[in-house]
Amino acid sequence: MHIDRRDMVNAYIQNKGEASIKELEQEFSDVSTMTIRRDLAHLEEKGYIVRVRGGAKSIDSLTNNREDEYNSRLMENVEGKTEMAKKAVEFVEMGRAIYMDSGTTMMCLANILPEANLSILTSGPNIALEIIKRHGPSVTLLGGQVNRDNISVSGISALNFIKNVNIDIAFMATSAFSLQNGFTGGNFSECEIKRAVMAKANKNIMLMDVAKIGKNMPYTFATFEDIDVLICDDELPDNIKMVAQSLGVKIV
Amino acid sequence: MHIDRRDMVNAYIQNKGEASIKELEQEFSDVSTMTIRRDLAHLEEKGYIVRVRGGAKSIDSLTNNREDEYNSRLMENVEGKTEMAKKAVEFVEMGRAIYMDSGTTMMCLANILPEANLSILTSGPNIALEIIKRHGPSVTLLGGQVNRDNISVSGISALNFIKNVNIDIAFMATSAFSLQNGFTGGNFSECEIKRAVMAKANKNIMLMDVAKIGKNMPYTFATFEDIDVLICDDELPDNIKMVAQSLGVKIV
DNA sequence: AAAGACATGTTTGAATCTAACATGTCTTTG
DNA sequence: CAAAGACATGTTAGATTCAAACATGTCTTT
Repeated sequence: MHIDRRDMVNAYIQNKGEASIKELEQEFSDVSTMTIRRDLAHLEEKGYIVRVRGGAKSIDSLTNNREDEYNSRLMENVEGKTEMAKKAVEFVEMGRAIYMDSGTTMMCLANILPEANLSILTSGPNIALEIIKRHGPSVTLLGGQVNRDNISVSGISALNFIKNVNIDIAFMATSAFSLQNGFTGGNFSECEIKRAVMAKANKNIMLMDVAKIGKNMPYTFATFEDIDVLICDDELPDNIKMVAQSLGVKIV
Repeated sequence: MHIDRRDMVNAYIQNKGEASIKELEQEFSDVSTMTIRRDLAHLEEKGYIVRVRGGAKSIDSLTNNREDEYNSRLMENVEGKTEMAKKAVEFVEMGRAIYMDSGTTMMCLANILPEANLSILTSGPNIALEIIKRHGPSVTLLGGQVNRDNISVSGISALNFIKNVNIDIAFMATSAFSLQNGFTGGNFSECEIKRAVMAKANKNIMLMDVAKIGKNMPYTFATFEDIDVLICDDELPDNIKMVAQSLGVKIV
């Protein structure tokens, strides 16, 4: 599914709050400075951003100047997360039932999701809110206790709900990965949800930035055998790549 | 001394939405360009304005021209909604299980909810997000299809969830009220949720601004007999007041 | 009275922006 | 099928805008 550069530029600024022209030049190095300037002019026209000297700011960043814990984490590695989101969008197909995990990486994906006829199920309230702004997809939110750290819901009712639902493609995120323990998370009931989703999905796509590799969290929710595609922001270490490929995981 | 001018500069920009440096030079011709630049830098630091090439814009002018249907409705009758929210907070007690309906009125309540040991259940994803910012209460969100208009979730899984939960106090909002049809709403499955919640709650508190009186929506979800307290932003018409009181409804 | 803090003004070089024109691609039209 | 037009993009150059650095003046503190 095609997304154009302008949307990407917008998503980058929305996720990061602000961006300098230089930064954007590097991020979108296949076009000239002038093109980026023109993109910013268009985005400003549409009311998404404000151009300031040297770059641009998102309108949201100006209104919500409170520094949530969550937002500060959202700033981490935006380039990498956007990179992964870009790759992930390629797997999105019209009319499919899609699950989106919670977390900051998925928020980046939500920001560049095309306005199309999709059915989206998610465990992230903020992700659901972001997507309904687009007026395109139909959005269903899992219910349950809201976890403050990564803004997700989980609980027995969410688990039951998943049992009765069909999922074509599940986009998952992970807090940690190691060859010994696989993909792991720090919250038991969230991991339960992840497991339930992945068991139902026809295709599981894991988004993981390489900084997560070699780390462990208490609860394993998946191994390479459970996933079909692995999306990373950078090159994987050779040993991990080999193991993944030998288990039939497609690496993007 | 400079304080006065800075406030003047700020007021000028706030009133006009935006202003160029040249314009400000003329308006404040007793100081140099550089001073105006420095004033703008300070005002930006304080979060009142954004500096753009050639001048500055007020934050308000940027946020308000984003015409979300929801946000524009949020702006309606803020005084009244805040008034009601203030009255509603008086009914909140520590350690109680509280349900909060979705909608803009409840958002006002969410904003002034004390940081206390509360268990809150809500059908509004945005309300849940607002509350978890406080770090106080534990928040549970109903699951289901997300309704774009008033940002609420509804569906069979939410309905089932409510069956197994206890509610001390339910704060409800309504889109319309008439003596013939009672409290009514425009979305069937949302009204189903409301009915289920009110059936479970020990005490039902309805928040209604008086502008809603005399209007009707397709689905009735409650009558005076179902509620214990009615909170309004202004004086009720006498005939309605009398009916309510005769049915034991406390009016605040 | 001296020292420091602060607001302000002036100069100057640098960074940034935009206008204008050039190129290439794709679609429309004769 | 070719010409014309629309559109996105790149390049250049000049104009505008910005901010650093230093200088001056005022007020407070010691």
